[in-house]
Amino acid sequence: MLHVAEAARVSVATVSAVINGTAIVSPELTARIEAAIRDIGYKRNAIARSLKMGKTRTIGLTVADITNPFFTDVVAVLQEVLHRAGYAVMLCSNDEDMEMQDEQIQLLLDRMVDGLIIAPAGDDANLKRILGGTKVPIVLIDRICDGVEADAVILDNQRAVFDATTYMLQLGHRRIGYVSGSLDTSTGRDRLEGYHRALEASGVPFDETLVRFGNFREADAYNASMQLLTQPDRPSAIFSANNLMVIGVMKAIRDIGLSCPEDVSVVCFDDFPWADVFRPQLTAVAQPVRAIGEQTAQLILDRLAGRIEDEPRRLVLQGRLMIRNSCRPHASLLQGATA
Amino acid sequence: MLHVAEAARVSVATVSAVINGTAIVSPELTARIEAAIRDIGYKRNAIARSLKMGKTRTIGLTVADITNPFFTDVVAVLQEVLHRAGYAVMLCSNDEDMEMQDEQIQLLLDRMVDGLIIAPAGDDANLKRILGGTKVPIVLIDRICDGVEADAVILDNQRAVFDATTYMLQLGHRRIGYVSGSLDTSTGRDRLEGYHRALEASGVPFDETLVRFGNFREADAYNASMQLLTQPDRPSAIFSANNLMVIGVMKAIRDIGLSCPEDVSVVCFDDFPWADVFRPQLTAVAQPVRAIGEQTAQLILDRLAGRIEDEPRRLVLQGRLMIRNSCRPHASLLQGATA
DNA sequence: AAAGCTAATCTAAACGTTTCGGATGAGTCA
DNA sequence: TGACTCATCCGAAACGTTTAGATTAGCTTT
Repeated sequence: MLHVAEAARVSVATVSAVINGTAIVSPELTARIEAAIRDIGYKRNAIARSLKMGKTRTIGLTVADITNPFFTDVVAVLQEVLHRAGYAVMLCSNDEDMEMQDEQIQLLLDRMVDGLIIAPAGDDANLKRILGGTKVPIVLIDRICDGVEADAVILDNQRAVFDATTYMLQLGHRRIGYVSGSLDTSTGRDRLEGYHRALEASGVPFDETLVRFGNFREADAYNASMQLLTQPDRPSAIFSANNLMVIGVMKAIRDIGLSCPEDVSVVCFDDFPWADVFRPQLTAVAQPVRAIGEQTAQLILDRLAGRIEDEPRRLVLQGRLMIRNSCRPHASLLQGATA
Repeated sequence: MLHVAEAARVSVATVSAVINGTAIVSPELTARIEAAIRDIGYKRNAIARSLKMGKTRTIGLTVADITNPFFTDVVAVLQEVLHRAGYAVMLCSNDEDMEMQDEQIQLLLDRMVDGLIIAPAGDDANLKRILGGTKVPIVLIDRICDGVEADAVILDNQRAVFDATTYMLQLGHRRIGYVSGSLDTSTGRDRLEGYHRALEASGVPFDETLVRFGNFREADAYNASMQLLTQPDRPSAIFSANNLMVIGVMKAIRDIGLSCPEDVSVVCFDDFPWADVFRPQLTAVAQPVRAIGEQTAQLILDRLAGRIEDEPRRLVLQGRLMIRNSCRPHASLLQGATA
């Protein structure tokens, strides 16, 4: 910028004025300066600007697992709308590891991000401390951490799996295996709660041997399903609490020599683009990923612009059960039909 | 930092010295300063530091489509190893849109990223100009742009689809439809070339009505496949040049009332985690995503550390054909076997 | 014609670091 | 005792911006 100023024979202040349009400068100088800028090929240094202004125009984003298509989809729309608004996004993915998550958030904060979007791996005291110590707007996504003051956009998880479980019950399934995510997350807890409630509402007794923990990961879900399927009175259906785990579930079913949906029905959380084209066509609860991304982005942009000042908001969206054919009526119902 | 200095009754220079261990300071002062840091809860300002040192310890990353599981996977490992090395990553995804890509790269450069990893949507003159005007190390990934001086880690695309096509030919297929990516990309060109070569090597004449362009996107691939499958002498097999497009291919097959692999065989580029558990189990060429990510990260870290100074390197890795059952022998071969 | 006003431009401080060269003081040596 | 050497520590400039306030010049007003 100094070079530009010299080339145009003006002060740096004037250069700054024309670049930002922050003060009125005469047409001659404007022209001279713009010419100089072009000649030199000057680009203003965003770092210096950030230092002076106290804003970086970048927002930090941490997700528990970027490999998960659900997160990927919302990251894509977040990136899209934030970029359009002139913000860059710094992305971190911790492999559902809370320690690494905290470290990454600290790193983002040190880099003075203007805002923070977090799809938390979980919440520990440390996270609360870090988040409590900052003034940047935060929006939690997918999962919430109670105890942290922040906006959140989440799904009505309990309702969604309540509906899904109810659907399975209506098809005559009574022993429904449940492969759960970690109870360290709100989604893990809420989804399991939805399962409980649905059983309760249908008067089906809860059997604790039917729920196993897959921690939202394929490998863990595989083991969980193996246990589920090798126990004496095996479930006739399995619900997987997310998309990654359903693959583990299917692998277990295959490796045990069973098949879906003939021997065991499967329903899962999170939809796939290919779900209706490969077999079995998965019955799944779809999340409104685009809406989640857009609303999150809007929320944080509104905070950054000072358009919202009040206490934390919580947006909760609804999932939708996509009925396909990985879950079929239980044998008892089929017999009833033919009898 | 000023506050820390005051609290510890020393100069900022000394504080800086103990924080960075850049000079030797007496035990007493060190202790006082460390105590003050703890008391104040001081975190050094990375922006100011970046400005002074001319490095941001962040590296820019643009991919053509973050929604594509292949890119997602390599992004995940990139993020992982770069984070471990103390680097943050700024992520941009342009929807295979070259204009947006250039804009994003410019934005990253303005923010003074220390390095750039690019999975290009394509290369135009503009990109070459932007990239030519900078001194930061660049590594191209997956796709290369000739005319830009940069390291690259890519796949031996031609070889990979040569092998895949040859496999299909050996199974007796003679009319093999090819759903191609955009020829604006090196992957689009190289993969198509592999198809050509394989036909040539087997003495099968090339039929231009068998190749259609899907531009690496599901919707386009769907249309392409519809055309392919509704033409008079329809192909007995289809090769899809990437993962997104194979979904479009499968949808077209379904919508036309055919099925895979009974009526038409399918092989595609890029593997899926679920490929061996849903039916048809896709025969696909798997890319070594972890290796790609790790080598890319290593390459750029080496450049940043000045461990490599010589001219651009090009690492080319090999794909692997995962034979499953979405591609079965052609009817003619089956008859031959039973005859 | 002096004073006041306005519009355009500039000077210089500030943002929070790093780092170079210098200052200080104690110990060593002749 | 004076000079010299270390070991520590500090002052201040610099990184490239932004911006409040000062300055200047040209007009208007009385």
